[in-house]
Amino acid sequence: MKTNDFYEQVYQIVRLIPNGRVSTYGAIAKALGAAKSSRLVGYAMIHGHDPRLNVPCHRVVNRKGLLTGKIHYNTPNEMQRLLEQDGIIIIDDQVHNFDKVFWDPQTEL
DNA sequence: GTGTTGACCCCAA
DNA sequence: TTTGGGGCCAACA
Repeated sequence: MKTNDFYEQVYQIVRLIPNGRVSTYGAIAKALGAAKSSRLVGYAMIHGHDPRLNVPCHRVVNRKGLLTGKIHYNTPNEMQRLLEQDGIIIIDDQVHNFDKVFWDPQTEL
């Protein structure tokens, strides 16, 4: 009952991401005290990509603000569209003004 | 039970 | 500056 808890923590933080903001896998992993397990966060997204979980995975990007996970969506344009719908500008598959829209769970939480 | 893959991150040459 | 390699942990074949 530990790994499941880790995923729950990830979902919890992702759900807390404010509108118009994005976060990173590394930041979330670090906030959970597992800075070296940043890949698990991404994995948690795949496993947690469920409607009832209500996890806005599109608001989570990699350290460079690149939409690495868009390929896992039904359509590659889905993720970008959702982000732009939140007021986030996407240029060349990466977040524009990334440092401005970046939401650090460790700082803001 | 072993080997490969992956929505990652960091450091060195 | 770009490129390459190591580490981390979990799921899959």
